[in-house]
Amino acid sequence: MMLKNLGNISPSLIHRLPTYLIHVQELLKQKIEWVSSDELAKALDLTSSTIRQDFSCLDCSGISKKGYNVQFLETCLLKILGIEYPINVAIVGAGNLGHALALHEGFIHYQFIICAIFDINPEIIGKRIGKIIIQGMDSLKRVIRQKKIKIGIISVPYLAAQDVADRLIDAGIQGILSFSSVHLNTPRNIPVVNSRIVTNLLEISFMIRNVQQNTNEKEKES
Amino acid sequence: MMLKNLGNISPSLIHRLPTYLIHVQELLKQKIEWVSSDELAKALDLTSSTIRQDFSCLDCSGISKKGYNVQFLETCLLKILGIEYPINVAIVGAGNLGHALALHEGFIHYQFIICAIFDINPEIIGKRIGKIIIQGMDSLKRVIRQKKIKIGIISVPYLAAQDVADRLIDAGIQGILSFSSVHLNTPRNIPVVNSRIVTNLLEISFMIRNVQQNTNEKEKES
DNA sequence: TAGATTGTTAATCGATTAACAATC
DNA sequence: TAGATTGTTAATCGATTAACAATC
Repeated sequence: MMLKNLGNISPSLIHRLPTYLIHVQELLKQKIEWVSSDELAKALDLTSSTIRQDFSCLDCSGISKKGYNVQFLETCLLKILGIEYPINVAIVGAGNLGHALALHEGFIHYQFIICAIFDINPEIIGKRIGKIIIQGMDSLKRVIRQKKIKIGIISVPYLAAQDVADRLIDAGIQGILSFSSVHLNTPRNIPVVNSRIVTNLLEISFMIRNVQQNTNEKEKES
Repeated sequence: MMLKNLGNISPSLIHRLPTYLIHVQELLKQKIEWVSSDELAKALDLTSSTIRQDFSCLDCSGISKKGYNVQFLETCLLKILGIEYPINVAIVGAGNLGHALALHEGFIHYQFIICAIFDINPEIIGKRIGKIIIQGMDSLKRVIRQKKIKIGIISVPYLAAQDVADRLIDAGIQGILSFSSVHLNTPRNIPVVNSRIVTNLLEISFMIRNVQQNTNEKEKES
């Protein structure tokens, strides 16, 4: 299977890809072989049009009257997401969150191998989290190169986040997942995704109000 | 300060609000009094046009030649985000992640008070995480009502996520932050934000490839 | 005053939805 | 065959950017 030019894939579609994969894998578990764009749309709060556009763009074709083959969709999505083979990941910051992430079981299922964890605190360097030993920041560059680590997860206090990002990039990391609230400045060729825990709560706080207001307005209208 | 009709605020702006707040608070710490749309744009990888449009929409006006008053921006943003007063939050799922979230120090700064944590596992019910005692799921409805908890954080295994969401909504929760990868089906008036840890990694995996391909293409062009 | 920066309108860009012919 | 569902084109919708007059 040749990949189409990925330049065609829009940011919003990229954002939907993991959602598709996770749902499709759930269907596989349930031994469902075929799924229509309409069924997918209902399950994922999308329109069937969007789903057909997306799959067309990904070159995952379906069959009239039957829908899309679930197994084929998974194969497609795994390939497009680039997780046919394991990807090595490092965590920087072994506080509560870093600790929890190192033990998180959800990663391995998607071929993300947490194979190093770093911290600046000498008191915890050398200690174990699961099977991994916490290492000092001075080992960062060497270990990342040695183990061919591609993705760095940043779970340090926000004041240190930019510095850690710079060091990860210097060490040759290819992408960053940041749990810090601050905006990280990185070269254009290093994708950064922010896992916005606190900011997500702020969004909900806003939406709670907004939804209520909208609901009130609708009540007034009717 | 009256709030404009919030219906005008687009989803993309909602998404930027927390970013603005966090950056503005950093400027305040640095005792910076005025900031221009151009400076903000450079710091946050946006265009000055977007920033002026956003602030205009929020009714946060600036002054020609000076820019925007940082203190006023913070006041505006706090009000719009609805965090002038503390908001009570409950966590469901006291595994690694739930545990880390309960101890996370970033929440309190934005007035999110973690005031309950629930789990289904009888072995850990009654144990402490920081100042909070893990409670059983049968206490969920009562405690949420008693403590006027508005936001529920879901950090349970994905198979249980939808059920927990239903129970939280039944208990009267107003918004949900989910750490599960599955898409949650909820009534329209209950906002759900997904903190997509695993899915974020999947996105990075995709982008690493895509960025490389784009870079290659650009090299070919030049 | 001259120049910088806002606020706002209009233009562009991109994503979603609608519609329907093609197909199984 | 008849009917359901895809694949694709065109229309709509919304968000971002450009441009510039107003203003301090």
